[in-house]
Amino acid sequence: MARKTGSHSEITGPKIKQAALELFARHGFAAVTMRQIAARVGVQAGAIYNYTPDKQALLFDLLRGHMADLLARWAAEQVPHDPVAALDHFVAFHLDFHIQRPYLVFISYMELRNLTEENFKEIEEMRRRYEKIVYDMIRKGVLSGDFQVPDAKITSFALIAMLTGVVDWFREDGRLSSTELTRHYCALARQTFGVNAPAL
Amino acid sequence: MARKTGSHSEITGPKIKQAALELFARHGFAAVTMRQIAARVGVQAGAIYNYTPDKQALLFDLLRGHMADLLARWAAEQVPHDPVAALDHFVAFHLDFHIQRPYLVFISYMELRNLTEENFKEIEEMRRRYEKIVYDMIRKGVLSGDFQVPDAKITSFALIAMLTGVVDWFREDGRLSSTELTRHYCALARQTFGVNAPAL
DNA sequence: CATTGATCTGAACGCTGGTTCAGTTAATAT
DNA sequence: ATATTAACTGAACCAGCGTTCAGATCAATG
Repeated sequence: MARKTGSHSEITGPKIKQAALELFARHGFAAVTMRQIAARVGVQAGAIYNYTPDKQALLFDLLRGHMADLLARWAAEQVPHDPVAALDHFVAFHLDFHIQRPYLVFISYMELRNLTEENFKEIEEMRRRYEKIVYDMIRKGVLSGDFQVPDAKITSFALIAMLTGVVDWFREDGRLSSTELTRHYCALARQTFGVNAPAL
Repeated sequence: MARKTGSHSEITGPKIKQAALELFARHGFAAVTMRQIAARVGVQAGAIYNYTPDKQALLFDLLRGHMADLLARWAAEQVPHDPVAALDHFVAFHLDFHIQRPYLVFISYMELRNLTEENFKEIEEMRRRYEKIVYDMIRKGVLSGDFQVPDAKITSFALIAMLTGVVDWFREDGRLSSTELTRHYCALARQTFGVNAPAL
């Protein structure tokens, strides 16, 4: 045998994923060619097929990995029992996670339609699991009387949309630090949820 | 001369735009072929070039038309002077406009990167004009003391994101009518803006 | 009814796409 | 040193792309 340790594959594999991610985010899945990805890695197009069966799998692996990471990290969080504290915790978690992965967030929203039906269903299922987490959190706060919202389902969508939308404009070197960003969004979320004033 | 009135072009032109819109929204600009569009219209691919110089113009015309329509319709609205009433008015307007054009809303967000640089700038400029409308509305409410928000800029993005996100899930035949939807979002927006309770 | 010109067809053009694969290269094991 | 084999190249394959255009079509005009 030859080429076990220190093999190039341990470098090239991740580089392909990273190049695909950046190019998909910038130009869109359908507009990116295997040759472009290869050029960015410094390799010929054929070499990519040592690491992925096809272009579709390249996209699917990125999306599934992203969603799996999101769910796993939230599962590992110690969420406070108090509904308002839990809301703060979620806002901070969601913002932090998404701000650190703007490219993955982009393609997770934009490139769903370029997945095969089977692959789409798998990603959609994970997305629903995450949305349910938010919904359940809101329901708890409504039942305890901490939250006052017109409709729990709507509010869950509204919260996710307003938080995720941040990646469209937030820049690390912009007017606001990520700490200030989180603070402002926690306050905004509390207001949105009708939390009675003590903490504005 | 021949073929003035009752000409096919008055039918085929709009049909091409409609077919392009639906296909771009479903599969993405780069993934749609001129032959697919032509097939949907019931015509050969070459015929499309009687109505558009190229594929890029097909996309650009849809996006520019959409944004121009948005700005023109808002300009024609009679906006109340009271900040809270103005907020309600805007929420209703934005929801109504966007719910009626889900395909255009999709591609206006997703296909910006498939525009040439020049075309992109033009659309981006119109988008900024719309965002400024929202920002100015919030500033007025903050200065008058009607709104209490952590940051006017952030809040303008958050409002637009939470409202526009509705097109991702709202269906006319779903659990909520568009009237109920508007009512709930008006209430939610008021809370988000820290409007003191009289109208929940 | 013959003419006209807007409209469309059908075939072609050059090019690029994803993917395959026989052969080359080079790092490790013996 | 030699054998082994993972990793990669370079060229090819064919299907399909956007676009062009000479010619067919056909409804209104005169």
